[in-house]
Amino acid sequence: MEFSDFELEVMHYFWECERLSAPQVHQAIDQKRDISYSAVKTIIDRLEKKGAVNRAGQEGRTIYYSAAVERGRVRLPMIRQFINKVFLGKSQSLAVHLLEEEELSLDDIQYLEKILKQRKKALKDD
Amino acid sequence: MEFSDFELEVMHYFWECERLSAPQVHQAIDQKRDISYSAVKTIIDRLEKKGAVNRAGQEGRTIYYSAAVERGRVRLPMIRQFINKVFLGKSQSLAVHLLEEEELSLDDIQYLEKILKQRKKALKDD
DNA sequence: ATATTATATCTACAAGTGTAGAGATTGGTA
DNA sequence: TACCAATCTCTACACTTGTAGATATAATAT
Repeated sequence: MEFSDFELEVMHYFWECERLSAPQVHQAIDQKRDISYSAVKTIIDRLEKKGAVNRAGQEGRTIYYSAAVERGRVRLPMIRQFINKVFLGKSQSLAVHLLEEEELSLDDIQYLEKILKQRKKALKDD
Repeated sequence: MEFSDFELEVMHYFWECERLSAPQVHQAIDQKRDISYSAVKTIIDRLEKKGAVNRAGQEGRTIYYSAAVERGRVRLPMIRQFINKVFLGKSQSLAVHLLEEEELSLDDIQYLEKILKQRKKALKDD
């Protein structure tokens, strides 16, 4: 399942919040940038059509939706695709960039170090 | 400067190889998937129009092009955009994924460890 | 019971993208 | 010199995406 930028933006709200109505999503996004209700609703409709969100109840005229696909399931192929597209499949280049250039707290660093240590161990155990 | 998937794919050839003609690029891509010369040439034209490649000489009727923007200059904003779009700006999540899930050789791991060590040092020196 | 308002539905459109064909042009070859 | 093949140029088209308006409809307040 593929997502456009806007669709993904909307999905994030459903991943944060179980059950949201179109007006609620609109309100949230509209706080950040000027956007019409229609635009948001159209995206939600498209998401529904492709099975990324489900109807989850109704109150009065208002339809509630919730995510029908997990964040992880969506992210994973996007990461792969991005690495292929931008780094010709070599994820190390991206890893290097992230560790060198992107903001990391001490906690982050220590956590990442732990991961690397485990990977190294796993390699040797083969 | 933004690049579509196909545009980026073509750019990679110019980043690998200084000076290529449209037929050459076509030939290269056509080996991997069925694509018409026209399609490739159109992309090169669009890249030229947006200043991503330059004409770099001509031989007979054949025009040679070469990259006019550096790979790094293109990658950087793409990385940022991707992190914003998929990880809401939190690059740690992506880093964790890469170090946990993506293929890494022992050399890769050691190199990444070195980077982390330096970052830690840099943090303490403040 | 009616008017107002919130929400939904439907339609539309411009820009960008991937794709290719038709036709023009020219360098090289018979 | 006349043709052929390679290359370029131009045009086109369907699909996706971001965006919004017009209209229908139902819930609520008067």
